[in-house]
Amino acid sequence: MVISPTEENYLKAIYHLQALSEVVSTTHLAQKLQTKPASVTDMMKKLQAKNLLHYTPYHGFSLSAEGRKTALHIVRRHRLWEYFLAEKLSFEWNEVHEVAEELEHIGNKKLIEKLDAYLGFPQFDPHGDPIPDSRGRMQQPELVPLSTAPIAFTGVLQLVTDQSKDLLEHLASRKLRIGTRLELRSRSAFDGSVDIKMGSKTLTLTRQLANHLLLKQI
Amino acid sequence: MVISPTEENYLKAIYHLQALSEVVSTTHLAQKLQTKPASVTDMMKKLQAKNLLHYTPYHGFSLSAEGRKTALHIVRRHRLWEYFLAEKLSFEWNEVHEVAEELEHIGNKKLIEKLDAYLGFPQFDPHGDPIPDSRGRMQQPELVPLSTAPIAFTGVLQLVTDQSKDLLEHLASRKLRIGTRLELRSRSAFDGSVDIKMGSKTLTLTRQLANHLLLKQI
DNA sequence: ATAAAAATTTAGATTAGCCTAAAAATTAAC
DNA sequence: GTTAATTTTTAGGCTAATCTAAATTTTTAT
Repeated sequence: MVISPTEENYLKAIYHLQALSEVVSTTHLAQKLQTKPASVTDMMKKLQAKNLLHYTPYHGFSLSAEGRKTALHIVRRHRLWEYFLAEKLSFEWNEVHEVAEELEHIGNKKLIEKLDAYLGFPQFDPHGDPIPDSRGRMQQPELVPLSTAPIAFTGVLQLVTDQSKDLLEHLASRKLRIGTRLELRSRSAFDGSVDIKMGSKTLTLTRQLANHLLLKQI
Repeated sequence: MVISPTEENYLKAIYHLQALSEVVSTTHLAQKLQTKPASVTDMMKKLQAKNLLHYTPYHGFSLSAEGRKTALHIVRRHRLWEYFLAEKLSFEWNEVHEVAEELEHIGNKKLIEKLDAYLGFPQFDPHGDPIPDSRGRMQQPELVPLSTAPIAFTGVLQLVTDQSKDLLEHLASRKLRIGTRLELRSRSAFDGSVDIKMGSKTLTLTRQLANHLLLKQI
């Protein structure tokens, strides 16, 4: 079956949104793809006709088994290229995504298998996200609480185990978000508070807070 | 200026056809691009409007300075990827073209400059064709007559210095064409005739013929 | 130099992906 | 449980790139 780059982008976006909620809405997808809801509806009809998703008008959509398989192939290509760009071409980790967005649409099977082998079958991309293997399987990255991570640990904030308003505000005011990359610089022997480096700036978090921040290693 | 992948394909095709004759015709280009003359005419108007080529209706077209510069960037990207595929991913030399056709349309400047550096600024691609540098300059490959090439020399037939019907028929019957890759296996001390390997088969050419076949090294 | 052949352009459709505006369905609010 | 607000879909258009068929121009052959 032929799947256009545009269709691929839709499938990938739905795949990612489904991590948040099993069924995806028209507006949510439109916003993710920087397009209009009407365009999404058009495309949903096309993808349903191709059996790539389940779609009930007015009630959202979700990937079919076939659609999910396709999305995983796209994610695989994207993350392999990200790994290549960072590891071989020495791009910075935050520059790789944009370029990989273009490279991911080249579907040639042999290319991807050879690239994978050349890179040494990496399990995680430069953002710490798992790279699906050729059959779509992937490792879940190990999550480490910032409070117990070793000094010099570098990771990405992946999960916050306390969703209280106060904690979230505390994080927001410090621009700490899911996906933020940080490095553990030191841990106080006195109170267990940690100093972390986030981009160019450094900040201190209490042990209590650090305990709720789960990182994936990168 | 924004140039679509389709427009890029047109520019590249014109660039290559111009090596044969300075001005390119509608049918010739249509045939090269596996499309119809009417489609070519449409595109020529568009590319002329973008100042990428000179176009006189009914009298063919040629690249403008700007168009030639753009075409050279595309050729550069194509050949760098070919080199990457053969050298790093161990594709066979005859498999690289197809994949590079897709990769070449990713225009990200930083990507190409970093790829070039990673590959060690190669001068020639796996077919022996010169790779333009970032300013569009390239080395002309050295041409060696098959009659004087060293044993084990591998190259691609690039130029035939005698266009007589008899010679051309002789080549045709042996499927020896411009672009054919061959390897010199041995040279007779008796009469200077050479044994060459072409793909899986071997054949013998007289010294007289070998003298008219110019190869570029690969 | 003219008629026939070949090449090229124009005219008018088609398809994919997108848009705006209007209509319809769902959800939320009282 | 109606009404209002929100979400989603439909209807109708737009653009890029393509096509076929018809018209036009150029080239070739006498």
